[in-house]
Amino acid sequence: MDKLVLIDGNSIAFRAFYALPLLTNQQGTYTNAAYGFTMMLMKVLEEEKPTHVLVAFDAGRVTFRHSDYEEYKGKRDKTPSELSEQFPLIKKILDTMGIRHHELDGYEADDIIGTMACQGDQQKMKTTIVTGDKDLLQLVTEYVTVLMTKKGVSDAQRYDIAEIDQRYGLTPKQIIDLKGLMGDSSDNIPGVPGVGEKTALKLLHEYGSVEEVLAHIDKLPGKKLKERVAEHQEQAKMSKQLATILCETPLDFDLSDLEYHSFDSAKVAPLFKQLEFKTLLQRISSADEELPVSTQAKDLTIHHITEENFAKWDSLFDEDQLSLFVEMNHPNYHRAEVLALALSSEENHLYIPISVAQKWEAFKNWLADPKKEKCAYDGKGAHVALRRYGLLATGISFDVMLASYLINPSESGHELSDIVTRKLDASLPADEDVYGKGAKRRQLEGEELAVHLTRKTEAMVKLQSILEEELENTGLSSLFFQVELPVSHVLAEMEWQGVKVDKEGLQELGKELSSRLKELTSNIFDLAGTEFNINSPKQLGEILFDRLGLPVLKKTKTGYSTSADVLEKLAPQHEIVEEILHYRQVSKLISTYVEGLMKERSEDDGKIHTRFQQAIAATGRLSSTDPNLQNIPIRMEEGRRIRKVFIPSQENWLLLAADYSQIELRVLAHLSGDENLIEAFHSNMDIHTKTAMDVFDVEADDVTPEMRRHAKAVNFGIVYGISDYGLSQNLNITRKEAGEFIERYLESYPGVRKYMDDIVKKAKQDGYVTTMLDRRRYLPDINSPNFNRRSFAERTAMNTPIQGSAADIIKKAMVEMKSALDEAHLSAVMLLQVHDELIFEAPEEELEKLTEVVRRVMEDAVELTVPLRVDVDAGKTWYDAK
DNA sequence: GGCTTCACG
DNA sequence: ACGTACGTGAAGCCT
Repeated sequence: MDKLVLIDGNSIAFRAFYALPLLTNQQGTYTNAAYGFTMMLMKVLEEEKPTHVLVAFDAGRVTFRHSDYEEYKGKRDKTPSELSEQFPLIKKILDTMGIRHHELDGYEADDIIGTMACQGDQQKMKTTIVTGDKDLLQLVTEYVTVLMTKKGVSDAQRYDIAEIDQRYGLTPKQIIDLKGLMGDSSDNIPGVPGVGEKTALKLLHEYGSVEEVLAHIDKLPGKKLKERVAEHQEQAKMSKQLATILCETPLDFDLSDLEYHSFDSAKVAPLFKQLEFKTLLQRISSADEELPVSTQAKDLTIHHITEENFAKWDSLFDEDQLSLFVEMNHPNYHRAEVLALALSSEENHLYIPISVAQKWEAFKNWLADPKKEKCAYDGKGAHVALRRYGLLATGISFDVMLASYLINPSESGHELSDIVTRKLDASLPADEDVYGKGAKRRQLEGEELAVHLTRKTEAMVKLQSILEEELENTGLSSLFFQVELPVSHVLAEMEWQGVKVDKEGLQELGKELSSRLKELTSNIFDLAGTEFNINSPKQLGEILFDRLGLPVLKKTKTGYSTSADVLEKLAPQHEIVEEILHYRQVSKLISTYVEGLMKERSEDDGKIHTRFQQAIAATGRLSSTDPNLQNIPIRMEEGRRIRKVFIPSQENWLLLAADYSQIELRVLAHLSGDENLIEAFHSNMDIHTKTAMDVFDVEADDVTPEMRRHAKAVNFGIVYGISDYGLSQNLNITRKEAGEFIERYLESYPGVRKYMDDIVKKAKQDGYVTTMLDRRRYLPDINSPNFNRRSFAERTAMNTPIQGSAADIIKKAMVEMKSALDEAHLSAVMLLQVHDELIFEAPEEELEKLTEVVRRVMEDAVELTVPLRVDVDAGKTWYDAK
């Protein structure tokens, strides 16, 4: 069966351009539109399997429509050059793939598509039109459907006659009338002023067409509407005409010229490679080859180590450097089973089952020798996992995962296979592909496991030198070797220690909260007059807004918003709202904290061992998972009580918390050199009060709590990369008022204004920003023509040096802490990091000395133009260390 | 698996 | 006119 696909080239390229960041390849060619376009094209070819394909483009800027109506498309902005220069590229891709494309002077892509669609329809050929333009819906027939891109280009919705009827209650042809009435601002088609989609649809449901509407002007509802339609009759008719797509464009080709078979990947691959379309390249090559054979796997000789033969490999450990990978059956290395190890030098690749490793003395000596350098992938995970098998790994002098992260912390994947794809001219099967995921997960064994593993270490050997060089070239070596790698060793120790949790205390708290929740639930059901699932935002919305008739203040994509900020505003209107807010709080405490923590508590030692993720946050911060110990409640008293179950691991020990006071604003004072801000910190003032004094122009004694609260929000806003909108949302004030606050702030702190302007300018020039310790974050959207993308990148440019430098500082303090504690002969141990705070446990008698050491190390971690201040508190539980 | 909500700095 | 505060992780619902 023949099948025709017609692609609206301009529309898809536009969509792709605005949906994707402004990518370039190494030659500096912009590729985002071409990339998005090609993604879409490949998807359509795969899914539709067409026998005939045509891509139509607009030609020039003047069409026959202009001779009818001069202002046609008049308001449209000029196509940005970053996009227009990609059209030749797209055509080249099409030529290489053997796909026909056409444009015709004086006509639009729409008309070419319309003409071919009519032909397809006449020949009863299944035809799919791919576009982002609703206009083309008018071409839908029994045989012709439209595939409309939704957001971005990846997602699409198919429209047939039934779908258009369901969506608009119109036939395809009536789409033209719709546009005739409502117009289209992007094409500058006027329509009838004051008539939007809603009114237009209402009129068409009643009368059916523009002509019929005009014939019944006196019967139209509303005086205003009557006047408007009467006044713009001609304009409506003309608009309809402009919106009508031609089916008789004079074309010098016909359907049979559009035949498409399949593309030749040998021709396409080099082009994709040049354009750096890596995902696409992988897709076309993997479809090509029967087996995913990597260039390396073919001639890789694997030495299987056994208890019988390991002795002859003892001399391997004379090598200066070996790569080591520890394979586990689970990502949580605190409880995963270690399956095997792989070890690679340049020449030799060893596969070592864990049981063999445990018996091989030469290996264990090498592993424990800090002078024997090891290149690891996630050395922290490897260290912790091996330690559970009685194997001590030290001397990890390189970490492929951390290096990749520092080189580009925004990159979404730092799996070894991702890194190989990015940095080597090769590929490695992803763990997920080898093992499968979810229910399809399987265990690997024997030769298959050996191959998978040794290919990893083989790749790591190659990666190490490449990454080392790249770190050096981008000024990241010192951050890597002095901070990031050492801090991974510190984190390994912290995670290994774990935090003791009071099981009975947690159970009791759980019981208490559960009975609270029960009361709240029955109260809510009483007030609602019915039972429902309070946890379902959908059901809750129906109760609040449909049944109880509360006003809808905010909507989400899928329905009513029931978020806390909305509910807080509704609270005065109905008793139930307060109860729901409380219910949410208690329910969160039970499921995330009581039950969540209980699940993660180890029965072996009664402790929780979180994992600090060191290669996730783009700013350089850590994150914490399984469980997240960086978001234990503190703001509300009810939640704060969760902290009472975190206790020291030994009798007569205490927990101690040391947190940086206002580290981000101090960093800002330092980076900006603003004299007023620097002075404020030197005089040790309450910074939010100081800001209130400046913004509201009052004396310290006249700052009200309300003023201080507003000033505090402004300070947060400054750190986040301020916008009047964001501040207005936060403070629940108008945008104008928020804008005035910001202006007053920037007048008071001119150095901050200059810093913010300069950092954005610098980011636009360099394409990245850096932190105090030279951590880098690239901002590909900083010059984007898309306002939202660009604005977001600008705020990131302002925020990252601040948040990132604070992250640098505490990491440096953590690295120095270990030796400081040793030198002071303290047995205290560091357990947790919460962004600007470190948590320790220690014997009571060490309290005084420990406080002094911790404060000194943290405050002296770096020297700023303002002092760093650290507050320290200790207590029997984390709750009491406040 | 996406969306919504909410916990933290 | 557009429509965002910065950075995370986890849970529950629903398709």
